[in-house]
Amino acid sequence: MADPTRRAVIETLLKGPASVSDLHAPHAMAMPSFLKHIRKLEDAGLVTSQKTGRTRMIHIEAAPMRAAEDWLSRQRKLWEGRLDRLQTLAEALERKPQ
Amino acid sequence: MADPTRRAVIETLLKGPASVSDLHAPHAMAMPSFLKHIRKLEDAGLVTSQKTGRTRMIHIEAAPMRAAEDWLSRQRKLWEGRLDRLQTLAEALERKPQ
DNA sequence: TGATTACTTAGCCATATGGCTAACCAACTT
DNA sequence: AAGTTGGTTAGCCATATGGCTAAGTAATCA
Repeated sequence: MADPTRRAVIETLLKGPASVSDLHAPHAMAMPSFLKHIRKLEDAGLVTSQKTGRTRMIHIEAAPMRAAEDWLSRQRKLWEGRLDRLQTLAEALERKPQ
Repeated sequence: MADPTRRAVIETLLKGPASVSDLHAPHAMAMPSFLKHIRKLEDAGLVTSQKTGRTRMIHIEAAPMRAAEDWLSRQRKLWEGRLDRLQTLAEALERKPQ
């Protein structure tokens, strides 16, 4: 979910639930194109929606957001480990330059 | 650079520089396909290479690795902020259920 | 009822991604 | 010199992604 449109939608939804057209407004893109992004967010479970009358309200889902943050945390630790190993490697190469 | 092949290559290179064929060996993929991944890593600056005779050695680059970790750090903080706002939002919605 | 609004469906298009084979060159090995 | 090895180039292919238009449906407004 690295897509800028999708990220912006998430960001907007943090201010509260919104209708599809509200969410659509700031994006210079045709509705059907935009709807695809909403569908992907729904498929990913980041967002839920319910239709009342002819408007569909989109709500952000807390659980997967927390999951996303956990994932980032874990990734960061992984990279920390990598940097450590890189450090070790650099030192090893320095000791035997050839 | 979310591709699993590329990630595995980086992981291997943390053990030290390696030739293209060494890196290729564990991946069930034709050489030209694999080479494309190496090229992308080079284009992204994560890796450098030099050819001696007919073999090309690939080296990992420290600076962009550090940059990657910084980026992850920043992202994590962003998501922390988002979770905070989500919390606030949830509380607000609870107070006025309709 | 007729028009407008808010989506929705269907289908087309360009580009990107990750894979393949075939053929090639250059550098060793025998 | 002939063969093998390590890498490279070129070009094809399937699928995915992110965009579009055109045409629909259903709800609400005038």
